[in-house]
Amino acid sequence: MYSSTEENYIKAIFSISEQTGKGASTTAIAQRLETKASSVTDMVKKLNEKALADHRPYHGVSLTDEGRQIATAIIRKHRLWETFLVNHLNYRWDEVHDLAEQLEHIHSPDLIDRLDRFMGHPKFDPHGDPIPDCEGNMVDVAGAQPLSEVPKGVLVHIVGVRDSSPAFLKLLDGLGLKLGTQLTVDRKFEYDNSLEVSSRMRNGLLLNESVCNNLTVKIL
Amino acid sequence: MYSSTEENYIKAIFSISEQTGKGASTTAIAQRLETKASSVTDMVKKLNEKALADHRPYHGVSLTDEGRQIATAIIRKHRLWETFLVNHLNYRWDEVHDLAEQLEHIHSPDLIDRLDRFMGHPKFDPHGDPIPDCEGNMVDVAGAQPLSEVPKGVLVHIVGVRDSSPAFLKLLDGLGLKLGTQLTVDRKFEYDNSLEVSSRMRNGLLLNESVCNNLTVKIL
DNA sequence: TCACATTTTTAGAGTAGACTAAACTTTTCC
DNA sequence: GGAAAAGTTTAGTCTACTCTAAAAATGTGA
Repeated sequence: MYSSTEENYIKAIFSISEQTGKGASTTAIAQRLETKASSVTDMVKKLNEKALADHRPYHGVSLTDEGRQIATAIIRKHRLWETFLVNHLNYRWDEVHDLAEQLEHIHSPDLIDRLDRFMGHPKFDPHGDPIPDCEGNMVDVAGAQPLSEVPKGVLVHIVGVRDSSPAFLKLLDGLGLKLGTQLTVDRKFEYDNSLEVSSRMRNGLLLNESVCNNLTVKIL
Repeated sequence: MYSSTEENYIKAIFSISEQTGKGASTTAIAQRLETKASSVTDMVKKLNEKALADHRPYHGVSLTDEGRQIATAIIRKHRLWETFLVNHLNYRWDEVHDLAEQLEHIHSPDLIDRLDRFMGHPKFDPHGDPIPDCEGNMVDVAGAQPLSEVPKGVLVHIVGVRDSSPAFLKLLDGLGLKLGTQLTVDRKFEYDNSLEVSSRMRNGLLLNESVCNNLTVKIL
């Protein structure tokens, strides 16, 4: 059994590694967890002793197989709880992140599998992220790419968000964008890498660079 | 916001006070929480500083109004989670206590009210205990008494259990006893205060003293 | 009332986790 | 190749909670 703190470090290492394709640096972990590098050093040493992580100083921390398994189990819990909150307790998609961060640390041999069964084994959470199955296998979101990489004129639909912060999700709500919304890129502005897109509901919607990077879409 | 540890102390003080009708002694709290008296002294001092508890040494700790309010809020959470686990995730009534002990410490302004609404505002948990409403008011279980106090020949039905331990609940399951089961006391044995009872399903069921003390019934 | 068993508190120390400040490596870049 | 910048670790301290062992206070029974 691991503490919530340990689990949060494991999760951070996992997601940073996934995003960068490299090991997670001490500083990056500190930033992610809003803590200090020296605290990270201590915890990484501990995770290393427990054979959950390997650390090559100045080259990053990476998870062992055991560590990766724990990480996907936590992600599974997080995403299933988010799904429960939105689908059954009528939360909005921008309200559930922090609550799921608490719920994902509940230790129980089978609670999460029962919740999964109760909901009919959902494959995606409310933000479009795939939910790992109980063996840790995740649906591969083949063909998904950030909106920023889509060429002009191609019809795509939104399949996920890279940023689940309330601020970003509220922005999307405000623009009438949600999972499944169909878009076409009409113009690209080199000046600031912003895009002008159109959907069925709206034309001439201007999206700035970071919004485009955080919206994952698939070509239709 | 209070820590899980603080909340557990508050809960312990509340339930000991309720059971004994007096303040909770340092030793009793230590026993309940499987900790040491010296640790209790420290925490009681802390709760006192936060105006959640009053302590008269050698006469027990009691909760302030604020403390009592926190206690009923935790009990509300515990019982609603137990109800959810049994009614929606198909747990048995003897499996849910420890899990609910974890879930009751989830901090959220409205999760529990949404759960309550989702389940249709249940009034009792799977063990027959009343669930406090969001103001902390609990249905008064008028007319309920331990089976041990019921006279011979009177028809009663089971409305609650004083002990929610898996061991006790499994015993009841084994005897075919559950909430709602109708019973009559046929004989009382002074030797060990055991009772012989009969239900529709079974005659001549011998129940020992502690079982009778832990079964709450109502006269029909 | 007074000794003693019980209850409670104090003192000192340990663990998990975090922080600051300083020291030390490594990379990078001129 | 060497200095500056960036990244990392060490050392020492802090908080919340726990413990053991010893000391102190209290209630009770003779």
